[in-house]
Amino acid sequence: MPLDRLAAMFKALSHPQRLKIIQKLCGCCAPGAACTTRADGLRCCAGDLGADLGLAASTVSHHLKELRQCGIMEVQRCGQRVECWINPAALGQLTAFLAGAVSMHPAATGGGHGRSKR
Amino acid sequence: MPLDRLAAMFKALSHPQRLKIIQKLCGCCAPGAACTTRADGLRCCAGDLGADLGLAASTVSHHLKELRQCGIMEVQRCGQRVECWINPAALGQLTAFLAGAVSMHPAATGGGHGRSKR
DNA sequence: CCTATGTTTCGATACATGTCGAAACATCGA
DNA sequence: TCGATGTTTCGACATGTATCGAAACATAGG
Repeated sequence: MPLDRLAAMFKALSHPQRLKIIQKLCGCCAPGAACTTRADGLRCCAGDLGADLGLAASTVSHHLKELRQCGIMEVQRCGQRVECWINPAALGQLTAFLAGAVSMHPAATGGGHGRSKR
Repeated sequence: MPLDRLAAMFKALSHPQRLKIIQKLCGCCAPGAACTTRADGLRCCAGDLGADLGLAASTVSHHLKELRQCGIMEVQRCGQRVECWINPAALGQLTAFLAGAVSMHPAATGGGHGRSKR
């Protein structure tokens, strides 16, 4: 995974509103899961996110685009609405980078340069 | 950990050059560790980083400030030079956030909303 | 076909970021 | 004290970002 792409993903997480979106989507559903009904309060269409965040629809759309373009989120048109969900694998790549870096660090448990590298 | 601080840390990681710095510093040393001598190629003073990245000294200084202000990196003047090193705990907080989010996700292994929540 | 609802695109505005070179600051060694 | 070396701050510039409202697009339902 090239550093440019990792940096782009980290950039998508570099805004509090987008972190809120992540949290909400992670407490939410895969597409087509049972919980996509609104009654559960778990539905993840763009408008609901905007209401939660107190942002204009256009601003939310902008944030979703950021998250989508770097692969952290995916969307699907579903009638009038656009449902969105997290791609956990993308977040996994970020964790892998961070964990990998720390494990190289001498302070890592088992600690020596490159021991248990990766 | 408030979202604002997490976002600030992610922002510090949102640039490829800064990720390179992280990688280099993680392959490097805690302050005062034996490997701070240059012979090992492991020394982490600002100038060496600049040479590696091909950036002007002032630009490197700017990047280090970013990483320092959000707690990801720490520095210490050591004679003429400024040695810098990673704070692994800060990276750990980012991993914790990501891992925590993913574990909430229905696709997480063991997978149901909030099962094995944290 | 028309209207209502939800989303995206467009244009504008204010602010932040990355980069450089020049100048200032800090420390060492003669 | 003076010069050499390393780092930071300053000013400038170009580019990117967050936000909004208005307008355009998409879909559902009468």
